[in-house]
Amino acid sequence: MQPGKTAGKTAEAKRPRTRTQAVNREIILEAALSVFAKHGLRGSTVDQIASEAEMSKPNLLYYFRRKQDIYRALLEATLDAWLEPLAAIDPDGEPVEELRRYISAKLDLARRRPEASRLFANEILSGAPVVEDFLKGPLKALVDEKAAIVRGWVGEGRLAPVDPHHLIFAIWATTQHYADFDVQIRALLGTQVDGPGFSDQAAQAVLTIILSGVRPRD
Amino acid sequence: MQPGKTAGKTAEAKRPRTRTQAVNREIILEAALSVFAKHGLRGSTVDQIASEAEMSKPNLLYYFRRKQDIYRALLEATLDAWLEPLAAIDPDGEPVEELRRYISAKLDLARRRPEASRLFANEILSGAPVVEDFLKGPLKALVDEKAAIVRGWVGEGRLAPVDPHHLIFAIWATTQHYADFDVQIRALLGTQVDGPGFSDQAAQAVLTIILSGVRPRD
Amino acid sequence: MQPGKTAGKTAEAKRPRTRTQAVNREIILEAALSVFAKHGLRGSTVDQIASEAEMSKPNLLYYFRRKQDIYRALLEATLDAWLEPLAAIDPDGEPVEELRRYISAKLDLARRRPEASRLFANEILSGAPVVEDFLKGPLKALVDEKAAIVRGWVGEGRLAPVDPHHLIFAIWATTQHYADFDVQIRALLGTQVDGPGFSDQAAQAVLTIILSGVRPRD
Amino acid sequence: MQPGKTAGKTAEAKRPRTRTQAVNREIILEAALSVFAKHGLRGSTVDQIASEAEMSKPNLLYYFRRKQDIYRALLEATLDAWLEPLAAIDPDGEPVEELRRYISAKLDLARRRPEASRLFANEILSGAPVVEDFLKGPLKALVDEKAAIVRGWVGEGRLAPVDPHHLIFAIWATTQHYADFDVQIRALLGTQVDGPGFSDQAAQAVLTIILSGVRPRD
DNA sequence: TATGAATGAGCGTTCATTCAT
DNA sequence: GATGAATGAACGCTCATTCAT
Repeated sequence: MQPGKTAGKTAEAKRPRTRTQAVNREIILEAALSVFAKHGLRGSTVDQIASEAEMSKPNLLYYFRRKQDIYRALLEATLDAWLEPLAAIDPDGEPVEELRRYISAKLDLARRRPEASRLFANEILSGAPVVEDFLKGPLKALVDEKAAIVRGWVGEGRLAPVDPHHLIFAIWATTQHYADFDVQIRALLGTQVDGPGFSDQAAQAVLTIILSGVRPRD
Repeated sequence: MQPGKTAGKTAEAKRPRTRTQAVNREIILEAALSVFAKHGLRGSTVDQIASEAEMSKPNLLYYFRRKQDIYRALLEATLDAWLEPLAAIDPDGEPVEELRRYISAKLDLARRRPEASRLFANEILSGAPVVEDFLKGPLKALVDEKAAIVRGWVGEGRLAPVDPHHLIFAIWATTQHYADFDVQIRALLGTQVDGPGFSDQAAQAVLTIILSGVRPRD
Repeated sequence: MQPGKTAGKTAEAKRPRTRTQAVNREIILEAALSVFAKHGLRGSTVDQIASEAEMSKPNLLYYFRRKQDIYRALLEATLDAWLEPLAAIDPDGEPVEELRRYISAKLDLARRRPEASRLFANEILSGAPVVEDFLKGPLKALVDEKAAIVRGWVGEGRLAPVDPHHLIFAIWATTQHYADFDVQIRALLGTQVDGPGFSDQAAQAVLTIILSGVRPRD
Repeated sequence: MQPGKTAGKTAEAKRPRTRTQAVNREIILEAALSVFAKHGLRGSTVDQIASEAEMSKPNLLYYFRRKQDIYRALLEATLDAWLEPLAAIDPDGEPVEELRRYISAKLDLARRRPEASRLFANEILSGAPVVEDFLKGPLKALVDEKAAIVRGWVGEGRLAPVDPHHLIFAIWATTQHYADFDVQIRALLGTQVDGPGFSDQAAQAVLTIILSGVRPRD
């Protein structure tokens, strides 16, 4: 899957021509991600991003002419990364194992790119003005396809009877929660969140809970 | 539990002295909730709230002197409502039944006051600047207390072995997801979200998944 | 001399009809004086005055319909009080004695009503928008009359040769300085300003300096 | 003496980096001086200053981020200019001659920069919120030092017995009066104020009056 | 590429004043 | 007399964006 393909209405993203361009665009995107993740599109200012990117505001706007353009580019990259593991669910695989792989992949994304998760959460909370079309189009298509697979597994008795869409929601909810509500989790658990075992512990818990709910009783 | 008690640093919330005050403050809070839920504190403008409340901006500020005051009042009310069912978990009750009740209560809140959930999500995403102290203080205390109860149940074999904190996170994640990611869910499921059976269906799914994960295997 | 007579364009000062009216108007004027003296007409707010007068804003505006009205009333009263000792200079008196009396009277006013002095200073600094006509009319007439007297005294050799207008300015400057620059004087002299002898000491110095400058050398 | 040195709490006065910066900052300061001199800090608006500087409001704020910053810069420059001649009073000089020089210098400042004098007067009238520390610190130190010199002269019989501090106040009062009460003086003297001889006449009068008061009688 | 300079629109908040009771 | 409620106009300041170099 190519970046910038999935999210539909691709902004006239000027392709980087030079090395400097590519580097600076990357710097800007990284800086903007951390700002947008916290305050959303409207609550973030170009000044903050420029400051975070250690760049002058006009120079930043030389690379991305509008604030929205940076925001859109970030969302597109995020969606691309998120769809990949979902698309990888194999109808011919072992159901629980396939779900375990998907959950693990999502948890891994939440751990490695928590700000991307928060960026997306912000976008959805604010009514999905930018990704609405993408949700209703490509995402819905993919989700429906995978839901059908799950429904097939349930029909075959290889999964406990569970609504496929709600299962997917539960996976999204639990995995993304660790990124989106990171501040709350830190407030409740303190420094142990940064301890070495925390990720595994969280993964273990999520997998246990979700997979127990879908593993067929015999 | 009294409104405005839980969230600590209560702004000098001038109690309404007249009928008009009470009515208008309520109108403003309702309007502000729908705005803040979408765009957070920084992304929302007093103009938007005033317009939503069908009130002039200075008149709105006659009731709440600062934008922050409205925001804080809303968060406090939300936290109060959210803590009640958690506090109600009874150590002497039947474990799965207690959890079922808590999950149902949270789902009910998500259904009846989805904007409050989004308001809170926005606050957390932006780093919890307002509720940080509350999270680290009263909430942590309550959560630790309830986690101990769960841990006790697990020790007695009345629940499957699961980390209590992560279980709580999973409950929060799955229940609030229906409010916070409502737009995404609608994009994926279409009009059926507004159908009569949807809430029950969602509740059924969440309860099935979570409770299967904690019900002890024998 | 009647209050409100001197300053020309007398505002439609509704005469107090009742006891309460008279009392409240006096309270307001006293409160407003302390506010206007510090921040001038534009820099002062009705809220400040109302708060200082321990009165609600609408109630205050019931007595004086506009901020300007209070300001004007205060200026008029001040000018009345100030002109009296100047008018009292007697052409048939002993020159140095007459000046001593005038200087003493002005120093006394500065000591008893320093805020009135600051109010007037503020008005002049801001271009005398309210008292301009009064300055050019009644005040000029009176000053010219007294200057003529002084000039006569100089002509008769009863005073050292000094320009009468500049002499008056010097008197005004030195006497009002103790009220207008009170904060500066306190910063430089510390608590001794409030000591019992300070006024006398200041009076002594001013009288010495000014009168030595005008006492005829023989 | 360096500008911005005397007044203590120097705002992070970003030194002009470019030609345009230097020019525009100067334009703004000049415009602001004429506005602040009339209405003080609170009574003045950024709009007025911008309009006076023939500049858009945001552009003005591009050079000085806050209204206070302009105000402070102006006060610092004024204080620097004012202290110089006071500091120049020479203990080894001829007393009356030293005082004459100081008075002349102050009169010259009042004539050349009357608005600076009014700016300062406004600041003092409003309670010296910005220069309070400066008054109590550096200014008090310098004044006390010079007062000691004067006291020495008096002790040696080279000056008439006069309180040194009150002498300084009298000099300040009379010299600054021509700037601070300019409007009043014009109202009383008419066009002659702009005549060629007026400054000399005023200087003559002030010097005569003050110096006669201090010249030792023999 | 990069930056200094500039601006129209807007934002949170204050203010003088009015209205209704 | 006195107060709660309401508002148009500002005010200090910020923001996204543009322009010139």
